[in-house]
Order: sequence, then structure tokens, then C-alpha cells
Amino acid sequence: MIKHSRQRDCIKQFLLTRYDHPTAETVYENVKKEFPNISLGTVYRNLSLLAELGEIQKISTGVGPDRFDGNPAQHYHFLCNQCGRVIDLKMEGIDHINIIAGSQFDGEIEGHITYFYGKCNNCQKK
Amino acid sequence: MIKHSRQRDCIKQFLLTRYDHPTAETVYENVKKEFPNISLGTVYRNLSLLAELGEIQKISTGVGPDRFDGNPAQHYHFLCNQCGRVIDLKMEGIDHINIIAGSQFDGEIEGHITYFYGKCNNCQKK
DNA sequence: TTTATAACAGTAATAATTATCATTATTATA
DNA sequence: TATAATAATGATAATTATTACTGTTATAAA
Repeated sequence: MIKHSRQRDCIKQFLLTRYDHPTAETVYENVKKEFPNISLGTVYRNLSLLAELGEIQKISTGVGPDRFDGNPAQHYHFLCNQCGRVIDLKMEGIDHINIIAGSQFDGEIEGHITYFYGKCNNCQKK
Repeated sequence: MIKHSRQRDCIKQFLLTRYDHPTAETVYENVKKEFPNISLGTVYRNLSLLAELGEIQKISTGVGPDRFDGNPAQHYHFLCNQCGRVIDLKMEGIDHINIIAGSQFDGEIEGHITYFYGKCNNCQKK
């Protein structure tokens, strides 16, 4: 049975104000403003729980620590190789790739994880 | 300037015999048979170097440690949510998703990382 | 209210990986 | 072929990111 927690509310609320996909550490720094005694473990625990519940998304790029997205709806991300920024992409769905992948595969394909990489607008200018 | 090393040869050679995408730890255990004194750091260093040189691939799924693939050619992987196995997929390329992603994006999309997940043949049976 | 327990803060432990450094192996050069 | 320069090594320490433990507190049910 899952009990309500003010810390968890605050973590989720914070994520809804951010579009830069903060790390657990960043969430911790910010939630501290409202809960000065909150511990990093609590942040990790709640981020994992919220992700499990499907209320937020965990993004593991393999570069640096995991990042979190307050928007639980399926969408894609772009990772800038230069500045490391993670940016939401506005694009049509590509679930058809599951069919392509499944056509010569014996198991069951339930979904895919995809992120795009390259140089973001900002880094391109420089 | 890059110097030849027998340890690096052995690591690369080992990866060419395996199709299960071993972890650095597994590479270490096996290369030890030929180089009993090799250290885990040497394995990590060479795996990173080989991946940079494009001779092997590093696979970061976000679940457990990184895995390595002796086949440097672009192809896709399936991750079984049940047993954790990483399996090579035989499928046509899907580079067209880069175009889809780029159509409403300002930066430059150089590529994508994609892996599929679900249940493998073996786990489905059980 | 009282009670049961999920969640907490604080802290220790773990897992995976990277860095440091004195020694050794490799390669270029005399 | 001997010597010199330095990349790579083995051993180990350090770091990063995350999870686990534990006694206390907050939440919600009885």
C-alpha cells in the first residue's frame, strides 16, 4: 500500500516546471529549498517509484547520470554530443520500427528505446 | 601515437568469438586465461579505446553494466526484460527515423541509438 | 485516539568505472 | 642491434551514481 508523501509531491511538482531533464542531484538541490532536510536517498527512491508508476520518465543515455522527465507521455529525445543537453523532440511516432524489428525475430517485441544525437542549434552556431 | 599491445589483441579476439555481448567483467575473466596478471583497468581502457576506434561497439542499455559487441557494423539489439539477454536483431536499417526526427528540429541529427525490448523466445515459452 | 506501517533522514555500502603511478613493452631512431 | 622515448601495463586508489540499512516520523486505517 502506497502512502502519500509531501516530499514526493514536491519532487513531481518540480519536474513539471522543468524541460531540461534534470538529474537526481539537480532535483535534490532544488527540492531542498522546500525541504531542507530531505536526503538524496529519498529523492532517488521517489524518482524510481514515480517512474515505475508511469508518472514520470527515467532517461538513461549511457552518458553521465540518469535524467528525469516530468512528462510521462511517449516522446523522443535529442542528446547534444557537445554540450550534453537533452532536448525534447517534436516528431511523429515511430512505433512502426517495432514491426520491422519483429519481422525476423522469434521473441515478442514490446517496445523500443530511442534517442537521437548530434549537435544542437546552439552548439552548431559556434 | 598508438602502440600495439598483446592484451588489446586478445580482448578484441575474444569479443569476436562471442555473440552474447559480454560485460567488461566477463571479458576480464576470459582474457585472464591467456594473461593471468591482466588488470580490470586494462580491460576497461582497451574496451573504451577499441570502441573509440570503431573496432567494437559499446552497448549501454541503462540496465546493469555496459556490454560490448565485437561486430562494429551498425545493427540493432534486443534486450529481454526477463532474463536480461542482449540479442542481435536481423533487420533492415531504420536510418529514415533520423529524417523524421530532424524535420522539426533546429540542430543537426547525426544518428540514433535504438534498442528493442520485450520477451525473448526462451522466456516466452516458460 | 490508537495502531500499523510506508516513508523519512542520515548514513553506510555497493557497483561500475576512471584515475594515478611506478614499471614494462613497444616502436622509432641512432 | 643497442638505445632512447613513450604508450601501455598491473596494482591500487578514487570517484560517480545508486541502492540498502536503520531507527524515527508521518500518514492513513481502525
